[in-house]
Amino acid sequence: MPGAKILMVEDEPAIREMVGYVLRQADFELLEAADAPQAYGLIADHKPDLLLVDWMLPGQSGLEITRRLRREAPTAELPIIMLTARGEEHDQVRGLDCGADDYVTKPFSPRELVARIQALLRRSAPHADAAALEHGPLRLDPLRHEARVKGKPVELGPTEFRLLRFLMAHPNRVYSRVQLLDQVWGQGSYIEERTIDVHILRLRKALGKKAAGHIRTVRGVGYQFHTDPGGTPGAKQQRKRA
Amino acid sequence: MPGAKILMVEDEPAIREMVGYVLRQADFELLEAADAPQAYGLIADHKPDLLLVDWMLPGQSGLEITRRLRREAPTAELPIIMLTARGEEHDQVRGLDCGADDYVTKPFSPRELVARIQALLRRSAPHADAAALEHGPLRLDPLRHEARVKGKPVELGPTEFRLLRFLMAHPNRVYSRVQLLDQVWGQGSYIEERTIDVHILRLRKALGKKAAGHIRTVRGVGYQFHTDPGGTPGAKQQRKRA
DNA sequence: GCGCGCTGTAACAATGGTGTAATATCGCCG
DNA sequence: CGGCGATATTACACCATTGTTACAGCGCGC
Repeated sequence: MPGAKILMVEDEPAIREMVGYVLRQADFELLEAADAPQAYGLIADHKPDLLLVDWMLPGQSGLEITRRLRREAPTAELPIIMLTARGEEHDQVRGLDCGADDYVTKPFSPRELVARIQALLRRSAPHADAAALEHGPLRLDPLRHEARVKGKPVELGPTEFRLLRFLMAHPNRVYSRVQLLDQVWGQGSYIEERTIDVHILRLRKALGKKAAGHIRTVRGVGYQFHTDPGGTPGAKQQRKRA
Repeated sequence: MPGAKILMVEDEPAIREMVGYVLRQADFELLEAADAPQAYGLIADHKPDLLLVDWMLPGQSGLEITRRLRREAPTAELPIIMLTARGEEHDQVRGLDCGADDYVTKPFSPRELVARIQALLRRSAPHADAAALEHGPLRLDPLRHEARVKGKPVELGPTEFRLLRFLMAHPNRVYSRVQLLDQVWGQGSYIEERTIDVHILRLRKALGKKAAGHIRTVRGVGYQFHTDPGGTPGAKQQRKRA
């Protein structure tokens, strides 16, 4: 989801600039439109992944833009986040009716904006997220929220599930504890880094002796899901199965 | 990121002291300014990595400081965290306009402050290039944190890994022990130069007889990663000059 | 309300990496 | 060949990092 294309529709240059800075910082590709007509053009040309629309716009309002996009098939499912000012809060009710997926009221922190964009992108791309992950005897089905080892269901707490899911989605890559905090817990949760160790332990314990071999510790760096369960060279022996 | 230089701009001595204690505890280097002019001076002189600015300041406000820093090229991308009191929240409306990267409202927990600082530093830090390095039979993948010789994984300790990575990133160049200490261990580590010999040894041992040939000793100077593996019968002419 | 599962934190145990010194070996020069 | 400085190798004590256990708090459903 880094690199997703986002179209911002906002008439105030100052806000455009600041939000632009924030989003580029967060590794998004950004398109900008000052009003509705510009927006329609950019949508048709660039097929953005998500829209950020200011509530108050000269000419056609954000609400009207959203309604129109929802009405037309190619954009009916386009994720839209509405930007509203504090005083406009009552209108939010109507906003929901018109089909925006989320609202961010000014003032908002850059962190919050980025977090909600990412959350919405995640929600809206169920395809990539819903795909069952499978490595060796391990199988994880996000839709059923269920993990299995050699076909046998395994009990995992929500956190362990998300952790395993993230690791399995990026096999063989090492993630530092800090990265895992950002990716699995989400930015904005201030958790002791060592807590991850405990969850890794619980995950390993739940997976059982064999499957736990996939969860590997990389000393001084972090953890990884390794597709090869015992695979390090050394004198480590392989599986003892028949 | 421990050791990052942080400038706090805060007029109240009590808060300065409290925050100062917290940050030093978290292993940051701390600079302190009571007002805007002091801050500009310290920024120019010490190039801090991050700013912690109180919203309410005598004279020039935090908002004005941020605006000015954003306007000038050398500080346009300087990470800034704004400290606001609860009652000032309405002013945050203009927060995004002024370009702070994050906000922390007092009262805040030490943990939260530190976490947010670290998160922001992380985001702002230039990403270490994660490209895989490859020379001859040797392959080093930072993402997987894995080194291979002819496809076979090799066990390396963290330090050996960093050392090899640095050498492979700058092949055929000779580095003195002091340079290696700075680059691989980081400045400010008081290590015996001879210790490097030991790590070179461990690295060679781990790589095996053949691949170790790439790690070459240059007598009286230091070490290098040579793309031409070892031996080179006629290549006795290391340095005929001097 | 009460029990129960999940989570985050702290404290303690267990590795295993790291730095250092002592010793052996090498390379170079006269 | 002998000497000398530099590097290789070995061995070891220390300590940073991780594994493990125990516990307190919280939310939730019955």
